[in-house]
Amino acid sequence: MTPPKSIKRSAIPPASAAGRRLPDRRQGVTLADVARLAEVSEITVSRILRNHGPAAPATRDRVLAAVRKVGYVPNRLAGGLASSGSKLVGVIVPSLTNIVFPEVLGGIRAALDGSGFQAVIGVSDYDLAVEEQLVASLLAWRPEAMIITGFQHTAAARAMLDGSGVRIAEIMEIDSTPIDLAVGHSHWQAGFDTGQYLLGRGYRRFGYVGHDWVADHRARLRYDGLVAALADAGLTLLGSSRCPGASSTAAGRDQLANLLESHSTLDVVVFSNDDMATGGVFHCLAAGIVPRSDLALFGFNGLDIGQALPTPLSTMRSNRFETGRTAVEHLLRQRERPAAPAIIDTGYQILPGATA
Amino acid sequence: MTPPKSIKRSAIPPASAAGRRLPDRRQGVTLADVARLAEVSEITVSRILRNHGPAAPATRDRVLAAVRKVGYVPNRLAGGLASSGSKLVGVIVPSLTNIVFPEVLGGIRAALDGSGFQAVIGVSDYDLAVEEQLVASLLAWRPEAMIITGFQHTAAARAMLDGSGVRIAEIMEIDSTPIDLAVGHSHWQAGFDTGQYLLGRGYRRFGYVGHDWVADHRARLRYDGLVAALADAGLTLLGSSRCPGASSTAAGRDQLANLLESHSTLDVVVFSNDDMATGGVFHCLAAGIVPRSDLALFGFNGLDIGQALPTPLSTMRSNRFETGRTAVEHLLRQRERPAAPAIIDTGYQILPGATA
DNA sequence: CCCTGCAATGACAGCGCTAACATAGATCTC
DNA sequence: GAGATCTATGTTAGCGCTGTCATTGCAGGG
Repeated sequence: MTPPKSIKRSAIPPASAAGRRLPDRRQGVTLADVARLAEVSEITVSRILRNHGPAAPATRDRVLAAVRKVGYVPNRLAGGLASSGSKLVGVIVPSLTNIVFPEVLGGIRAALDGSGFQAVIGVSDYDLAVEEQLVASLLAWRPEAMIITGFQHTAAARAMLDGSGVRIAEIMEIDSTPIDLAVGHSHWQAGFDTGQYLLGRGYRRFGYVGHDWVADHRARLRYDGLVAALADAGLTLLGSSRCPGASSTAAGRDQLANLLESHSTLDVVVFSNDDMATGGVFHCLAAGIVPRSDLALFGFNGLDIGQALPTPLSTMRSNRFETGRTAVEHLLRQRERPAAPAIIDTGYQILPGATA
Repeated sequence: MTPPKSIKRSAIPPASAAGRRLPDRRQGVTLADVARLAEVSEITVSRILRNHGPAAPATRDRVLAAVRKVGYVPNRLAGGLASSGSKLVGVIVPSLTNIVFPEVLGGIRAALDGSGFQAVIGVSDYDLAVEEQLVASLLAWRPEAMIITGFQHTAAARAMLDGSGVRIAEIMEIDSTPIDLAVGHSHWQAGFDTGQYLLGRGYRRFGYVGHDWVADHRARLRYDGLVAALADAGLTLLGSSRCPGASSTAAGRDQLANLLESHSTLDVVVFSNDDMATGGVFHCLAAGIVPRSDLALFGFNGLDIGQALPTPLSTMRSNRFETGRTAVEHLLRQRERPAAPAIIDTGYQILPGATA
């Protein structure tokens, strides 16, 4: 041990723009400090900071100056508790690495912007048990609304959501009955329409390349729709290849290679989404297969990357940003749960591209 | 208006696992309700739910049963206020659509897992004014640590961070002095090493394709390092093309086309990152340019997609996941700010690939 | 002038929880 | 078998704010 020669502390710089002589008791400039400095009561400071109730301009200036001087940051835990209103919206998505969900969050943030509300994000990793924990954990912050992906929840999660009394939006799909509000599009129908579109373009020998259905239930719905469309035309899938785990470009590339090994006569392959389809295009490029003329490829989502490919991907655009934005708009417009659940369809559009 | 024939309510199913007869006063089952039902004091319930302090098995069971029966969800606003400890870590990233940041968040979540802490995410859109607001807004929730991207902050933001007294990690770069802790790697050095590597492989006629430097200051640092390496070898960049706005595959494709129009004799092009470089590869594929033999391409980040390309991208892998994980580990390990700021280098590795 | 009406401010009582300090019994120690 | 030591529980007093209900001036109306 060195002799006790005045340890050089982190040297909280007395300047740091906020001003000198912060109240000694680290960990807490409170409303009371500001009120004392401005020589008004706490409630007056509170009202001025929230623009709530009248205030004389002189008082306002004095208070704001004091706030700046001591570097006051309101304590939302206290504020939320006192007013029983957190100004929070809980959001649960299954993933952030699938670019679709950051895009949904973009829409959510856009709609929240200026409303005074803030999103708290949870990521479930496509795991319903994790999702259940997240529901409890987010609800514990007393959000004023919740946005959650899909309809698949544990019974406990559903009970908590329902029992919370706050508005709930279930987004990204509309193929079931929501607790309160659903915003998204029909994945079954999208799959069906994909099938009809490709049949209309003359394809008859269909293959499918996909990823894990247990986690990504919506990919399964699209598959079912596709198969139904083929059945209507008296056809079936001639071959399919699915990988365990999440979708990715690498997986799409590998799975297509795998599928073609045993099914060389396909004339079109439908992928579970654009990530997989992009990988499929990569395989074609590497193997000297010319997209469309040798083999047609079709994706889902309409991601930017697919459209930047040497041959733009033929796919279906889902409106992710819109979905997030619309959900928030509806949730904030009416703060009480409506009498009956509502469903909003944000639709999808075929992007013709050049691979099918 | 239809006659008032008993409106069909959303029919909160009396079952929904949580059980019948929720306390009428919607909006609030409290500890007191649970305590009353279990015939113990509130503090006992509190202790049992937090696994804090002793409890008789019988009491525990009675309490947990009561919790389940009334569907109690703790109020963290109240809990945090009472204990002055929110168990929150604030995180500010510039974007979620750039896949690098979700990967950092993955590392953060992995490290937080099991610690009882929860991340609250803010997205600044590469805008320092937005970032400043986010700092204030996240600090208002009294997080026990903050993680923020980069060193560029407004004076006010820096003052708030500094004054908050909580631990602060500035991540993704280490080329400046942090407030408290920096975790990442040197972007200048990465650029420099890129230059040296490519020089070592015999390239001499360098071009550069990039995106907005004002927003993405780290891309600029890499560029500066690259130019310095070239200067050491008595060379300069022969041409460069930058687009305004964020990096994207489409932008990379367009900018490379643009650059090659006026500089057809380049033998290597360095891109600001893998997204841009992937777009460059797409341009080559579309224009019949063979990567490496006709023109070498080099990226930055080592994204999965670059490695799934028909010709895997030559690039530098940054360790994003590690960065997030390491930041959290250090922040949680020591909860007081250290005497002097620390810097942790998570490094990078060259991925040889097949395009350079 | 007294009264109404409004602007500006304050006093007070919690919001729902948890530290910190009791308080009883039960168990142990020599 | 008196004290020491646990274990299991309770009592009290806030955490830092905001809703609600005063209170004080002062302009205007009759």
